Amino acid sequence: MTARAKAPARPLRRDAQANRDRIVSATRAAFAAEGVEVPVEEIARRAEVGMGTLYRHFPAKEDLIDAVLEDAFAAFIGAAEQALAEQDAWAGFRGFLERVFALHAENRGLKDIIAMRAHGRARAEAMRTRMRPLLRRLTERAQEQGALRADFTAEDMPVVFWAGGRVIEATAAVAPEFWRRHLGLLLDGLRAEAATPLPHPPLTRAQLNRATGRRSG
Amino acid sequence: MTARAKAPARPLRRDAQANRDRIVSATRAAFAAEGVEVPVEEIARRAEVGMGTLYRHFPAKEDLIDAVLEDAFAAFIGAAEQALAEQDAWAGFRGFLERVFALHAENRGLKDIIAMRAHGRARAEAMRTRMRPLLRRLTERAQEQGALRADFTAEDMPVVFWAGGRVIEATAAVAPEFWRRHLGLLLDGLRAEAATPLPHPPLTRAQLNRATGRRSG
DNA sequence: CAGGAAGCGGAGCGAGCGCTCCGCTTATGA
DNA sequence: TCATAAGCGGAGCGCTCGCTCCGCTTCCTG
Repeated sequence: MTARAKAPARPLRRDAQANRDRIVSATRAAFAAEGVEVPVEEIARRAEVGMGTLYRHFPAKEDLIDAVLEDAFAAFIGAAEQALAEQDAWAGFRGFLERVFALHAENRGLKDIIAMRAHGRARAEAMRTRMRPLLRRLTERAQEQGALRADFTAEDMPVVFWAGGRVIEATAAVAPEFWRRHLGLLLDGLRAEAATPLPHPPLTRAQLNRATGRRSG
Repeated sequence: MTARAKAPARPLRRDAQANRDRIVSATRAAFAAEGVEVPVEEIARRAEVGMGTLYRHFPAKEDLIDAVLEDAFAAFIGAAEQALAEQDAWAGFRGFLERVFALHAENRGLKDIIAMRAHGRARAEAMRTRMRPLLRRLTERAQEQGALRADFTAEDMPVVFWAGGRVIEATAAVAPEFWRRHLGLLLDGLRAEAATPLPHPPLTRAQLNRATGRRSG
């Protein structure tokens, strides 16, 4: 609700608006470079702004995440739409995963922003809602064309992101494209021809929500 | 060097030895239940021992990890040896991964202890050295029998652990056996019949060491 | 059965983090 | 131009966590 000036009851003072913009891009840069774990102070430093200013605009770190979420999600959704536009459903499916992993690899904050975190925040939930049908169409289309194994479900997609994200995290500094190897192995297991009965059902939406909802202890 | 009384220049006083034992088992329990992130204070509380006592025996948290490492690794190595004893190499390979993941699922500290962390510690390195040939034999044997794809290498095993560990982390609280589904997908991609050329070479030992070595920034 | 080394406990330090408070500065508009 | 509301900065709070310090207690030894 805070991020875009929607109904400017009174527009921000010019310097304030400039500062806000600086904070948002500093946040974007900092998250990409170091992940959402970066101290808020580091963001303030990058934005050349005091802590007070930062917190005036974004009263909690979560609000910074929200402010950056939209763009990150746009890239994510763009990848899905691009994939759906492709004729060959399997190529689309595979290309989608490749693009998403590439995004993760070059933006350390993305996975926290998308896959986990900020679960309660309304905006994050809205975006997940927007993404869901795209993932479903992506998988179902690839299944209809006989390429993707039939027992894979849209609810398995986050699992793929979790696993891939971990591999990216571990290897980004050492072999930035290594995730492609892991994805290759996984994709070979997702082809319909390779399918062997799976020993466990997919997560339900409810389980997925709880798994995403953090609070690990 | 501290964990087992090897050359008792002077044996510990009886109460001291008892405390030490209590600390070690409290550590084991705490790591299993909450992962290595558990505060040292919590371990002291479980052991019913003061902070001073704990730090007298184990001057750094890393030393606690070392003290517990051995048992955790024993289970790990036991799984590998059991797998190598099996006739069917693929069944052994698969069974090994299943056992390791099961261990991870019921012991939240295991993955930190084995796969990452404490990279420099001599004992951890010694154990990795002991594990390495087992992993290699496990993969090569399965390849010789034509079950495991030929382009998989022993250096890919940690990658499998990373990915699986992440899935376990995310789902343990919600569907404790869900990791079996992820492993099923992955295994289908590891079968020789499913193999498609991989887009990236495996990690070298050196890269693996650096990836394991932490220091993410 | 003492004298003294070995061991114990827990208050507290310092560092890192998210976040707040409030005296000072600056853009705005009458 | 200048009064005033809006905005700014950064010291500092409160919390967690790894770790230290040191006065007191307990066990071993002669």
